[in-house]
Amino acid sequence: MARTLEIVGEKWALIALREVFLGNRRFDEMVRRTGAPRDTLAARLKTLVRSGILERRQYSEHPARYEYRLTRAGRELYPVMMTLMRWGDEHLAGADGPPQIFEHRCGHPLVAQLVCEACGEPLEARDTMLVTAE
Amino acid sequence: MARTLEIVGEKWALIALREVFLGNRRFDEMVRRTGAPRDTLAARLKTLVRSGILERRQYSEHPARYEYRLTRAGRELYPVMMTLMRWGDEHLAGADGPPQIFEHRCGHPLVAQLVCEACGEPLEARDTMLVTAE
DNA sequence: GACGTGCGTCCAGATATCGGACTGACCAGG
DNA sequence: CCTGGTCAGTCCGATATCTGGACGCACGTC
Repeated sequence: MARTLEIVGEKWALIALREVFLGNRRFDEMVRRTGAPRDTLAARLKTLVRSGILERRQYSEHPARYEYRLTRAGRELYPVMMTLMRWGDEHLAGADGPPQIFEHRCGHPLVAQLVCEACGEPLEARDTMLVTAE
Repeated sequence: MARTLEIVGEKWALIALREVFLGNRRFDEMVRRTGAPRDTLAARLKTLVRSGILERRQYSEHPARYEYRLTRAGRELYPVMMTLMRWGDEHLAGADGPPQIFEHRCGHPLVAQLVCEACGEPLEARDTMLVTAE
């Protein structure tokens, strides 16, 4: 967990990633939508690329333009963002409800739930035990 | 999500929280196990308390000693940490596997999975759509 | 030629983090 | 009574990081 946070825990890293998930793959677009300093965002994107979470891909030859795309490792951060979002929706949402609502393919408003992959039951801290510690 | 990260996204915040989940509720204990600067940890714990994620509770009158306990909001951050942990286990684990292994009540090693609460299907980015944006 | 866009870099100042030393209250042993 | 240890922090000066704003440069368009 500590190692994960080293990559993804810096300010703006997950916010930039959220933009990529929402389909905003271009630098200026992200700057506009997030309000992050261009400098910081550029640095963040670089570490995300170096860590194999994003790829920087040229989508136009002349002029040279780049976009950022998720790798498989990047796509697998989706659950992290969803659980963060859900927590925020439940504990920080203002009077007018959560700012974004998603819908799942099944037709229902999306509420993400964490379960045990083996038995399918909802996961809670008190049902788990540490088996090994290094 | 941005608001959630403002509270929980600072360095050491989630690491401190992990310690509380593991049962290390005391200041010195956390310092020892995490290696965080005492200064920073003290500041982080303060914001976590102010945000209603932890409570500072006196467990000894004389000498005055305090411990940090999770509130309900704090306990509900469990899924966030589990998804972070799972990502790290999959993408960053060294040759000797993940550093910590948990077991679920059902007897299986714990692997956390995110599903749609409505239909129970595993959740992936491509199956979800944004309905409203503020 | 003037203007706009896309994708950055550079800089100086503010802010945060770092490790280590220190405080202050208490307890236990000799 | 004196020394040593635990606990929960605070204080400090040296780095590291983040910030907003200005700038660069290669195009494309009017």
